[in-house]
Amino acid sequence: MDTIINKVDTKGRVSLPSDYRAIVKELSTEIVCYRSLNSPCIEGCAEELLEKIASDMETSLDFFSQTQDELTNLIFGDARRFSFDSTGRILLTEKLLKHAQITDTAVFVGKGRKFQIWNPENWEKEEARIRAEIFKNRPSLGNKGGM
Amino acid sequence: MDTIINKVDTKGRVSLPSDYRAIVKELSTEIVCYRSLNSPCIEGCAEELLEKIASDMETSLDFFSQTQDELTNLIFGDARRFSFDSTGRILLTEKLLKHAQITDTAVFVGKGRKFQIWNPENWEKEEARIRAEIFKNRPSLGNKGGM
DNA sequence: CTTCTTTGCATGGTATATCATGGGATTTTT
DNA sequence: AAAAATCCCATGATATACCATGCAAAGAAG
Repeated sequence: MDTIINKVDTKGRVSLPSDYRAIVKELSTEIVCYRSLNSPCIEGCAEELLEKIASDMETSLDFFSQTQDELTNLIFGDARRFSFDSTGRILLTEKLLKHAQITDTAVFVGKGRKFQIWNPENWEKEEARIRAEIFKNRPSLGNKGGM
Repeated sequence: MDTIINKVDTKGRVSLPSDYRAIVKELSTEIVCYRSLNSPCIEGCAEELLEKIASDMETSLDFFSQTQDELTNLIFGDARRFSFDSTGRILLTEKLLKHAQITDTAVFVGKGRKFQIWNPENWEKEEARIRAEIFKNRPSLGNKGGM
């Protein structure tokens, strides 16, 4: 999956790139979106993945931990299903758009089994940051990468 | 899933968000509500889940704890059925509203198989607190969660 | 290799259905 | 009889489904 730029109209509607749609569509016509915990962006995935993530997090914590209970609040409280219509669009909420500082343009970034939606400028910076990070760690990669 | 803000009218009536209703409606037109033991909020779920939640709670406590019985008694003693009408509203009691400090606005917070109802200001603080907490403990979470 | 055609996708606009909410009216309880 | 709870209808707002246009990439024909 590569990076795709789509417009967000005045109502907050945005087309889910067809490649992204195709992957989800095998399962359903719905995706789940939530505010990223790490970055000013929206994250999206299939519902099954969210539940897996939730249970993974649970098992990675002390079973008796109160944090577990709080996590379910945070995850399920923030996440929402978004069904896309026949033309493949979803209607994003104010909360999500605000968190990602998105107004009229959105950048879709594939992340394996999930994806992120960014404000274009923010993504540009983030990408540069990631590249710099990789370059810094490059010596430790040796020539295994072959690049 | 999701967080939804609804009004509580002068009679104490409040609309159960339609998404929540849809899930319950497959089984019945009733939900069960009780005062949360951990937070100043109301908890709600489908009736079938109440017993399971109670037993979950038991296993999350010291098996030989004396308080175990007391806690389940507390929940079962407090819990009550609330049927929603054709427009999807329930009438909350003074006891519940007071416990959650709710007057004219209620915030529904999804929690997977159950949900919570909060006073808006309280939830705002609670959410901020949880996010800070999670962020602080983040390194220990590793990337198992992937969020 | 160039040009024309076709197909799929993003995007704008509009209509329809759904939902939250206010206000009675009717019933039940004490 | 008074108060509280339940039911029902009306309305405005909003989300969702649907239709239509335009663009751009891919493929076929000359």
